[in-house]
Amino acid sequence: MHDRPVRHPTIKDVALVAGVSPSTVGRVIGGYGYTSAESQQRVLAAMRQLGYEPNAVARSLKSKRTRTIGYLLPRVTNPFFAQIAEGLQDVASAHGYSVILCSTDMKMERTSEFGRVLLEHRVDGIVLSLPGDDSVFKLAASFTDRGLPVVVCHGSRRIHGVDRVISDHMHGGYLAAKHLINMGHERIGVLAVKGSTTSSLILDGCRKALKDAGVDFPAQLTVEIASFSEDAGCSGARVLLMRGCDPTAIIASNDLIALGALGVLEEAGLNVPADMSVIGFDNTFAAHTRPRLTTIGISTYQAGLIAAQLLLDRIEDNYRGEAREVVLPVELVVRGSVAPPRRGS
Amino acid sequence: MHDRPVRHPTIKDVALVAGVSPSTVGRVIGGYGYTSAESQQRVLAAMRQLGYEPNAVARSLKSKRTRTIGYLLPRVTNPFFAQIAEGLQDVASAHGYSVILCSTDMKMERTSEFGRVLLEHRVDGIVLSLPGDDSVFKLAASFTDRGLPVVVCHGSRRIHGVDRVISDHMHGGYLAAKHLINMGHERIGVLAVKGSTTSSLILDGCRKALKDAGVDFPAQLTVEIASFSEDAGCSGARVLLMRGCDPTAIIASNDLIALGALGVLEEAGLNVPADMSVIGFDNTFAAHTRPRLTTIGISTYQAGLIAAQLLLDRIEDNYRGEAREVVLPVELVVRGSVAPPRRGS
DNA sequence: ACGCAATATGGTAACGTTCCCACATGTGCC
DNA sequence: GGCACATGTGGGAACGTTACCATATTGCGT
Repeated sequence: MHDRPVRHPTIKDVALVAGVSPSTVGRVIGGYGYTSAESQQRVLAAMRQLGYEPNAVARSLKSKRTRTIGYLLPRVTNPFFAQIAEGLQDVASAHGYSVILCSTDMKMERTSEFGRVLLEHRVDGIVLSLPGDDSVFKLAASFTDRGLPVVVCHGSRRIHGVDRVISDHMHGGYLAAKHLINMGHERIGVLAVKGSTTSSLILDGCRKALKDAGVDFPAQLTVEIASFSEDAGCSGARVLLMRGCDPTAIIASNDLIALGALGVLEEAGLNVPADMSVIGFDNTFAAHTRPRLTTIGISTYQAGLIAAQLLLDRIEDNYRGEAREVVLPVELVVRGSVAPPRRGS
Repeated sequence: MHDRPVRHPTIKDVALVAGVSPSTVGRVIGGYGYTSAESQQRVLAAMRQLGYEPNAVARSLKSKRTRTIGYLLPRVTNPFFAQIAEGLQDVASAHGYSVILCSTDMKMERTSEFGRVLLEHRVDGIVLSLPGDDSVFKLAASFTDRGLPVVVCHGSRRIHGVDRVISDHMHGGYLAAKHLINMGHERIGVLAVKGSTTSSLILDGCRKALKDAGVDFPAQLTVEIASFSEDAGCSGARVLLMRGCDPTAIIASNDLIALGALGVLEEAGLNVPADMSVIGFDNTFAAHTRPRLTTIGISTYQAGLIAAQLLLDRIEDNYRGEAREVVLPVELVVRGSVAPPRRGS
């Protein structure tokens, strides 16, 4: 049981068993140069016999490529990011790359610490899903300065020279508002996260839809909340209800916020959707609430796939051009949280 | 912009700038041996000036330790495992270790492929959260054979010589059943996943509670379902309703299953909890459903922390004894999905 | 017979680090 | 003065791999 000192067989061990030189073994493994069928067989047999596993560390040292990418994200427990991670990882492992997970918990010192570690590990590239404050720009710069490819996936705003995958949040906002307008709503409250680019895009979309329909959109109907959390959704909904602007529908900046709003509405004795319609955003929790949330579907998994693809393009040097920007379409997912407003309300 | 060929400064570069030998730089960085205050200052200054980042790859090659651990799990998008991952990663990074994420999607060939990759990367240890069929035993053996410490966290049954962190599922089952009995229920349906150790422990717990209370528990009340998914929960609930054993409450093997059941009950025109009480398991989605699910809380994050701790103990050779088993307590989380049964039903 | 490919092999220098060893110095003590 | 011992320094081998180079040994055309 206490069998710690197990040495991994090396290329030399294989060579010894096969009765050839390490160079020959290297050639068989690397598949370059000339090797006789005879030697090849003996090397392969020796590898099997010893259970040889090539040492990726030594390999990386020599080749200067680790076949490893880092993923920096706020929290894995948020399904939005977990889905991106899943997409990333699927493409990465299909190309023989591994993913190092860095769940920063939004703490700046942890984030830069992770940055340092990834740099020391000499990852071949980095995907960022972090909200875009100044510190992220500095972080990204610390990577690009060293020639490391970086792709931003659903975080931050544009970073100079960095590829980016986002969703068409503005159109999402438009679709949500349009849907409500079509149902007959005219006073639509929006729960927007303060300082979030995403939220302001959603707002822009809503505004456009309302303007197109000739519906008024007083400032009172927008509530700024602190974060993309259920708690923030609760307080936001409470504020909205108390303002007396009497909305008949609410658009939340993500499903978690909508979830908080649903709770508050329930407490207030309001039935969803009869008394109040609610639309979520991102389709993470929407299918699990009661009533099920009508929401805007974001292709997070897809975004992860594409982000990985862009990154690998850069890493394997298949693309060296200007920064690219991929904008993914969003869709309205109709469930049970929207109905026409009560007449006479 | 096309500035790919950026060479990382090495210890030699630092030595050159500081005007000392590479050995001296090594001593300053490694903090061993003797170095004059003078040299130390110059080396530190040179490091800062060049933006030196030690090369973890070269370090690993020499030291034979990568400060990296692998985490094999079914899916990151399942919050149950994402929470474990979060715990793992928190402890790991606090100790200077990185986590390589391996979301296997339950596919066997991917799993063994990941195993190979982790072995090649020479990770220092591995945490497994995979269901316990034979292939997992072989996988675990492929690690332990090479002297790699392995910890199982909420997956599989006992593996010889491998540490393990689990929760007291049996007691969870007991608590759930007991709670329902106290509310006056006598016919309690259970949705159990076929072939799952977890589910059979939950069943054992239920049986014990029912026996203690002198309540009958006919086989009809147990429905075997295919997986821990919402879909499986739906079909299971349907089967239970059609059997005519007229349960007044349902215990599901996890929250997702309960979610499926809630949907079916709603369709069937049954009100939860008035017509049927429901108890979930694992507290992942419970707070987000309407009605909110009463469930059994599992300390997943905590489990991740402990698993990492056990693994690091082994890796850093602070523990070399017999396999340990940590059983975490569970708790009943009371929300709104349980009520006394209708009288006369 | 000769040259000149093509084929097959081994030697060896890197990659960037760690750490042991040898060699300076200096200091205190008999 | 000689010796032990602490202090400071540089040299160099190793970690396991890759890939270039030099050296066989063939076959084949002239």
